This record gives sequence, structure tokens and C-alpha cells, in this order.
Amino acid sequence: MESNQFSRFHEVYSEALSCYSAQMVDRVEPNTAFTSSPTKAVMCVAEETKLYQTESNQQQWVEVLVDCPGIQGLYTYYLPTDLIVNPGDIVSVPFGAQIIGGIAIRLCYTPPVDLELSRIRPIEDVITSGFFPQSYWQLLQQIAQYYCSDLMSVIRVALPPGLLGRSQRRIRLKLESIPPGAETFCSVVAGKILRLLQNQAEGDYSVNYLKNQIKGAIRGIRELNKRGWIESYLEPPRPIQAKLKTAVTLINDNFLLDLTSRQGEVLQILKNNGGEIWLTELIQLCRTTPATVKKLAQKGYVTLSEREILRKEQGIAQPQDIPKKLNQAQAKALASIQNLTGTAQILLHGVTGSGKTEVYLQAIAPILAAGKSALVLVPEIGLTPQLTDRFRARFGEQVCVYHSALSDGERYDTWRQMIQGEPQVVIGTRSAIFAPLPNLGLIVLDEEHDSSFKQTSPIPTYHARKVAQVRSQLENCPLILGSATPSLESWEQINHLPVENSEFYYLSLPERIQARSLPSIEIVDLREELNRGNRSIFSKSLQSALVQMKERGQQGILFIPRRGHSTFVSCRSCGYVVECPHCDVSLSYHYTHEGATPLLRCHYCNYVALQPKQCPECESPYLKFFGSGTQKVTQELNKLFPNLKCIRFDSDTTRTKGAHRQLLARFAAGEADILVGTQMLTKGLDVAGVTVVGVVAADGLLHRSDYRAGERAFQTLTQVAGRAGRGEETGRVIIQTYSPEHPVIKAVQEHDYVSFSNTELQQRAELNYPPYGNLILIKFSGVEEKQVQQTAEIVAERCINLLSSQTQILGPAPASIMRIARRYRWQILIKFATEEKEQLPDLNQLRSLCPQSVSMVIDVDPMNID
DNA sequence: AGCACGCCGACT
DNA sequence: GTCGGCGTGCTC
Repeated sequence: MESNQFSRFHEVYSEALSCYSAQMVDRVEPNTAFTSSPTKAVMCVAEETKLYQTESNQQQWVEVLVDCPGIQGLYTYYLPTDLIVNPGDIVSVPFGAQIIGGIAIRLCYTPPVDLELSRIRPIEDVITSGFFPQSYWQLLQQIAQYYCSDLMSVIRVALPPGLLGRSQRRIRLKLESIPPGAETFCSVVAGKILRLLQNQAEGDYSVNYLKNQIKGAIRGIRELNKRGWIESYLEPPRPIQAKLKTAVTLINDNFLLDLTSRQGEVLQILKNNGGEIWLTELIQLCRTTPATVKKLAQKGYVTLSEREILRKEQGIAQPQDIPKKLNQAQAKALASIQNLTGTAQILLHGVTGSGKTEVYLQAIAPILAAGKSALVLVPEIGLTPQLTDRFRARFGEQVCVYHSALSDGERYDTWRQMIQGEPQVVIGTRSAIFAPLPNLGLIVLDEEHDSSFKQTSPIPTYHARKVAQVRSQLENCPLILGSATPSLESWEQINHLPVENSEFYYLSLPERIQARSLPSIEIVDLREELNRGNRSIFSKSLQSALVQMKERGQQGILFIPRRGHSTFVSCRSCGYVVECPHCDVSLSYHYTHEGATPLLRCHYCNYVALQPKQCPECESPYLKFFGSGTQKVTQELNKLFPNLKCIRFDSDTTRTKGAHRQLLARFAAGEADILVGTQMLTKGLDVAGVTVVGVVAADGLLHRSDYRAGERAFQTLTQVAGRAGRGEETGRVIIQTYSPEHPVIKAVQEHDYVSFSNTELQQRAELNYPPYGNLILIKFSGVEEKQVQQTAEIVAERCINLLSSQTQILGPAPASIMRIARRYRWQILIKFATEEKEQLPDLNQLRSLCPQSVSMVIDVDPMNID
């Protein structure tokens, strides 16, 4: 039986609160985070406190940071006598016509001087009380500042979705006042809405839903309202509810004669089960009814209580697993990690298959034993069920996962369970770096080079590694960055930092576990292949490797770097390429099933079109698709090797929940010989039977305008190659390319991270790119091309005045894909030396230069600048 | 984000 | 003349 978590939850809160308010008030500095506060009185609160203390020592005004896009600053509310609010509480407040969420920032004895008392409205409710530990609040503020974002936006990523509620306008039918045949004498839109409402059981929809369903819905709603057929109302935000379950507790085991035999049996069973059990279980166990149990409660034998239960994503039960024996390098790394005290950053550079996970596991065990928690971040949790399974096998119930694919209820419950501070391991994706663990002992970023740790939109455009670094300092705990191909940022930090800065450590796992060798990598020159008359997308080498693989009963992976190399349709006669009408990109060919009309889809805005029968330009019927997507490769494979069973693994086949796990499980069980897929294959896939890895065409990765293209290509290819030969058999990797002499290809072939990174770093240094210089990308987008361009020019102009002459301002220039989803895109790139970061002015003020129709996003440390 | 208020074109 | 479009501006 679970303990009463609900009451524990509140105990934790009240404890936290006692030391909380004072710290909190100190930390709010009116001139940093809340510059544009409409409440000017903030700064003289301390003095006024004395003045008013004799008259009233009640803090009846609360300044609230409201959750409303485009709003910054604090709003003052008054505190109804029946509510207790503390700084840091999540509250629900009226705002205009709606009710929204917000954070109570501070309590005041006096209302702001420049505000009429009658305009101040009351706090509606307290949603969650005092959970932000001191260092957590600092983390949020520092991150907001670093990423030129507002505090509320950072709070939004940190909190589970739906916690900050928002009221919604809904309409409902007034059945009694609708005349028969109503829709025949009202407008078409009104009729549509009427019919929709009539088909819904309650006759009730949110206005937003109707707006999405029917064009011009607002007009129809107004009409119906005027006719008096519907009424409109504001539904207050419904906070996520804790899920309750009834527990039955035995309180009197002195069974008297007032019991029927059935009741006696039930009590006996309850007693045998430890005296406490869920009502549903008891009913099932005794084959009885709730009425019987209620009767027992009336007679005073048992009590019924509502207990909160936590919805937690349950992994498949794992057999208990014990720590594995470490090889020398692993043992050395573990020892170094365990010697650390306080904040420190460790780069754990281990080749693919070197057993990094085992080091994490053994590093975490003593943390848990010491009553602390650990945070493990991974690129995409859905892709690595294997990792979570291993953690569950080792730590059982102490493991919980936190990522965006969880339902709101699951996220909310997991989040609250984390606050309670029981020692636990949280495994999650990017946003889990904000997991509110009060007693953090270790943070691990696995595959720290992975670009999914960076958020591109919406703001804040944070990188989980940066947040982890700040957090590790604030929480005074170590941070492990693990990778086979460390990001150049992390590598540079370790290698060229002054030696006396002992906060950084480099630990290397240069060999695979059990002395397995790294796979041999063969480079195939596709130009030569063509010269020899092989027009298949598979080289002779790859073909023979696949045949051999099948003969030996082994498995293989075919990797297709899709981005930049997707299948586009073009005319053989005139070269016309079918493009998306909303974006400046070509449409991709999608094969759904045999005989279906081919669909063309835009990867940026999801626009779908049928493939034209003939070229719209020259009317030639010869439209052909180019490139090799997963579909085409699978088809070719089936044609060439009909006896090879393959599984397609891409965003088309893995869209549904649990699909990743299912496909991987089928593959691991040997149901298929080959897994064909895109980027998703590169991460954490560990199937012992895989001996062959083929890269169909590496060129899509190599030739890109982005300055990070080389780094990313090296990482991706190395990671993919690393999937081969993880079992007994040595692996074989075949990389097909038109540019075999490319330095990235050479470095991948030699497994030579060091020489690759040195070359790459040299180039970065010359051009002052990260990690040597810092970048900030300011992105503009809007429907009106002229307006977007003008705004970009005005902002760039202001930047020149605002920033020091040391700072380079590149642009404004149109983005390389100039239009996405009908919006034109321009950008400005700011490049500056790391030392200047501190003196950078607040770029957020540039927002005031933007007309409403142009959106501006500040991307600090952008990953893509093309 | 919503929802006011307010200013211009197509109708009774 | 009014109705109803949707462009700015405010919400404690």
C-alpha cells in the first residue's frame, strides 16, 4: 500500500515555506527581471512596511507574474481573507475577461500608489503552494537572463503543461428556445454551428474548437447568440486533478457479534492483508460490494479515505540486475567520479559500446544510497527504451521518466512526486533539466553532443547542457557529459582551459567492453561504382555484405541521412521541381501503399498535394522522383533481395505511441534482417545481432552551408557506425559517398575524433565561430515580405548603436529557406567574443521595434544559422 | 491570448 | 443611416 502521499506533499510544502518567504523577497530585484513592472511601488516597500505596521500588519496585496504572452511585469491583486499566499505560489487570477495562472512574487502591505483601489481584483485561488527551492528560483532567473527571455517563459518550460490554467469561452445550446427547423431560417455558418452543437451530447463546445472547425465561426456564434438559441459562458480553468482512490483501513479488530458472517469475512481478509487495502481490491478479493464495506465503516470497524495516487508511466517489469564488472578504464572513470565533491564538470569520452551506461549506473547507486537524487538526460526518450529498461532493472521503482510524450496527468503526477524529495533517478529529455528535484546529487547528460538538447522554438531557446552547467553550480553537484563524439564546446572547455581550473575533468573510455573491436569502416566511391556500370543505389560491396550477413543469420542497419536529401519530384524534360506553395522548398514524395495515388508532402508545413499527372510547366508526362528516402530504399531492397525482411524506421512508421519500442523489440527479436531508417537510428540502439551498417549516401550530411555541418556529419556517421559489432561478431560498416576524400569521411573511417576536432576547431577559431566566439541569431518572420525586411533593417540599425564596435553584426539577410508556411523569414547574426557576453545590453528591448505583424525570436547560441 | 473599443466600406 | 469587417491596446 502506498503511503498517504497527499498529506506528505503538504508537509513538505509547509516545511519549505517556513524558510522560504524571506529568501524569496530578497531575491526579487526590481531592476533585473521585472524592469517594466507597472507597480512602481516595489522599490519602497521596505520603508512603507514600518509606516503601516501599526495600522495593519496584514500583507493583503500580492504582486503576481501573470502567464500571458506578451505581458511582462507584475500585477497587483488583493488577498481574500480566506486565502494564504506565499511568494512562489502558483495562483490563479482574473485578468481581463479571463482567469489565468500566475506566480505570486511578493506580498505587500500597501497597494501601489498609482493604481485606483477599485481596479484591484482578488486572487482567485492558490493552485500549488511553495515548491520552488531557493536554488531553483535562481536557476530560472539566470536562464531567463542568459537566453534574453522573460521569466514567465522559462517558468512555462519548467512547469508541467496545464498547471498554469487558463479559462476558456464556451457556448452551449439553449434547447428550450430553439424553434423547430431552426437551421433553415438562419445563415449557413450559423446552421453549421447549430448542427455541430446538436450532434454533441451536451450541446456544448469551446469557441476555439468551433473557430478551428468552421471558417467565420465568430459571425455565426454572434448570430445564434442574438437569436437567443445559445448562451456563452466562461469556463474557469480546471486545474489538473490529482487522481484519487479510496483506501479501506481497519481501525477496530475487536470483531463483535453485530457482524454478519459476510462482514466478518471481509474484515478478516482485510486484516490478513495488513489492515489497509484499496477499496477496489478489497471488493475484488472478497467478491463483495461497496455497500458492504460502507456498512462496516458505519459500524466503526473501518475508515474509508481518499488517497492520491500517482499516474506514472510503468515500464515493463525488469528482472533485477546487479552491477556488472567494470573494465580498467570504466573502473578508473568511476573512481574519479566518486571522488568528486561539490560542483564539477566531467567529460566522459567513451567510444560507442564502451559501457558508459554502466558507469552512470554505478555512479548513481551511491548517490541514491546517500538519500539524494540523480537526473539523467537523454536525447529522445522514445528512442531509447533500452536505456530506461536498464535503469529500471537496476533501480526499480526509484526510476521515473519525464518527457513530453507523457500525458498531462502523468507529467503532473511525476512532477509532484519529484518535489517530495525521495531519492530517485529521473530520466528525461531536454525539459527534464528543470525537474524540481530538491536534493540533487548528480546530473548526467548522455550523448551530450546531440542537437535535440537545444530548443529552437518557442523561447527560451535554451540548451539543456547550459542549463545543466548552471544547475550543477547552484546545486553544488557534479555534471557528467557523456559522448562518443563530444561537442566541440565541451572538448574545447576541457582541452584549452587553464590547468589550475580543476572544475573540469576529462575521462576516457577508449575501448569497447569485453575487448570487442570497433567496426571496420569501408568507404565506397559512388562515382566509381557508376563508372563500373552499377546503377543500383547499393554498391557491390554493400550488396555482398548484405548477402553474407543473411547467410550467417546476422542483422543489419541501413541509414539514410534524410534531411537535405529527401525525395523531390522533378520533370525530366524541363527540370521543373514541384514546390510547396507556402514554403520555399520542394515537396517530398510519399509512397503510401501499392496502387495508391502518390502524395507529395511538405516537410516544413505539412502541405499535401497529389502528384500532378504532367509537368505544370511544359506538360511533359515524365515526372520522376529523385533522392532516396526510406521508402525508396526499402522498395529497392525488396526488389534486389526479396528474401531479406526489413523494417522501416522513420517518422512515418513511428508516429504512434510505443511504436519505437515495438519496432525495436521486433528487430531485436530477430523478426527482420534489416532496419531501414533515418537519424532516429543513430541513438542508443544496441542490438547484438547487428554486424552490418550501411550508409546509403553520406553526401546529404556533408555538403551544407551551416558551419556546424562538418561536426554534425562526423557525429552522425560515427554514431551510426557504432551500432555495428556490439555482440560477439565484429562489425562491418560501409559508407557510400560521392566525396570519399572529404576530411570528415576520412576521420570517421579512422575513428579519429582528436584529429577531426583539431582541424575543425582551427577553422572555427579563424572565423571566430563557437566555441571561440558566441552567436546570437535574431529571427524575424511575417506574412508581409516588405514589413519583415524593414523590421530586420531597423533592428539591425539599432543593434549597431547598441552594441560595442567589437561586436560583429551580420545581416540582415533573408534566411536560406526564405519562406515557411507563408511567412517570410529574415535574420540578423550577432557574433562576439565570449568575454563580451557580460556587457551585452538587454536585447529584449529590441522587441519594441517590431510591429505586431512581425514576430521576433532571439536565439542565443543557435545550432543552425542557415 | 481574449476582448474591448474604434474607425472605414457594403448594405437596408 | 446602420451593420459588421478587423486593426490597435489593455488587462492589476
